[in-house]
Amino acid sequence: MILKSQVEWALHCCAILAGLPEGRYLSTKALAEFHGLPKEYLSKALQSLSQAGLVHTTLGPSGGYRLARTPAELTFLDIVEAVEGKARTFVCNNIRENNPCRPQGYCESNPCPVARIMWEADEAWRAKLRAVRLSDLTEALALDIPAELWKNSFEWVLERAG
Amino acid sequence: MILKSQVEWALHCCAILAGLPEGRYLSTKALAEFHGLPKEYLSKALQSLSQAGLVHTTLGPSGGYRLARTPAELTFLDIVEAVEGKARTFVCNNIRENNPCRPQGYCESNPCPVARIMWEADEAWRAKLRAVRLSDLTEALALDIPAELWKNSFEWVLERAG
DNA sequence: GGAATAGGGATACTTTTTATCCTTAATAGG
DNA sequence: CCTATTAAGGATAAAAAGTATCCCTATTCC
Repeated sequence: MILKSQVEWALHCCAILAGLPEGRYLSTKALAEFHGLPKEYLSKALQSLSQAGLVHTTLGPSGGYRLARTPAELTFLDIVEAVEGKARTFVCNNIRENNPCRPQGYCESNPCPVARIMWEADEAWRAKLRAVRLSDLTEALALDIPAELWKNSFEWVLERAG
Repeated sequence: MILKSQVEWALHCCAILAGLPEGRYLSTKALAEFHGLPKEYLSKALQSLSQAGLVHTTLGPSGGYRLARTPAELTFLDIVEAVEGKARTFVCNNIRENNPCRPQGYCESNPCPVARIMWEADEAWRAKLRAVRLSDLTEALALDIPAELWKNSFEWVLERAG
C-alpha cells in the first residue's frame, strides 16, 4: 500500500505556488520542468487540485495555476485527499457474513469491529495530515534550503509566472 | 491507496486462532471455509504470518496454525505489517534533486521536509495500530456477536481443530 | 502405505498506477 | 482578427501491484 507519486508531486507543486506573488499564475510546463516530471501526467495531478477547489486556473499564454487559499488555510490532508481520494485505506468486505454458523437472514447492525479499529487508525493518519498547513511546509523548506538556492529558485519561477 | 484484502483476512483469522485452546491447531481449509475465502490464496496470507513468527504451524492431518504468542502480546500492527510489509506508505523520490537551479554536485543532507511530514503521519497510523492488541479485538467481538452465534462458531472451530 | 497438511514456486488474470496522445475551448498579445 | 499558448478532459497503452489458481515437495498422523 503506497501513495501515488502524484501525491508527492502535488505537495511540491503547492509549495512552489505558495511562494507565488498575488495574482500570478504558474503553468504545468514550468512546474514539470522545475521538478523534472512528465508534463502531461503532472497535469492530471494539477487537475485534481483544481477539481477539489484548492487552486485557481487561467487559460491562454501566461495562464496556469495559483492557490485558491492562503498557505495557512491549506492543509496536507486537503492536498493528499484531492489527489488520492477521500476513501478510507481499509475496506471492509464483511467476511463475517460468510460464517457458516450464522442463522439465515441474520443481519449485523454494527460495523465490523475489525473495520472499526482499522478506520480509527486511518483517522489518526488523516488527523496528523490535517494538522499540518502548507505554510508549515514552506517554513520548513526555508530553513532546509540554502539561501542562494532558495533565491535562485524564486527568480526562476518568477521569470515564468504569468 | 488501499490495504490488501489479505490484511482483513489475517486479522479475522487471528481472531479465530485467539479462541483456540492450548495446543490445538486450525487448518487453512477450516479458516477459508469459515470466512468464505479462497483457500489457496488465504494460504499465502497465513504463510506471511508464519514467516513473521506470529503463528506456529504443524504438518500432516490435524495440522494447521496456532498463535505463537498470547492474544495480549499480539498487536494489530504485528499482523498488518506481517501481511502488508513494513515499508512506509509514502516513498520520497527526491524530486527536489531535479531543481534546475541546483548547483552541480550539490547534495542534500537532510531528508526532504515533505517526506518527513508524510512519514510522521505514517507513524501516527502505526502507533494507533500498535496500541490495539488482538485481545482487545476478541473482547470487542464478544460484545458484538450474539451469544448463540458465538457459541456455535466456537464449536464449529473445535470440531475441526487438530 | 495412504491421506492430509504447510510451504513454496510457477503461472495467469485483474485492477491500479503511470504515461502519452489528441481534441476542445479559452485567452493573451500582436 | 490571427496565432500561439494554456487548462480540461477523453482515449489509449504500458507497467506494476494485487488476486487467484495450479502443482510439487516434505512432513505428519492414522
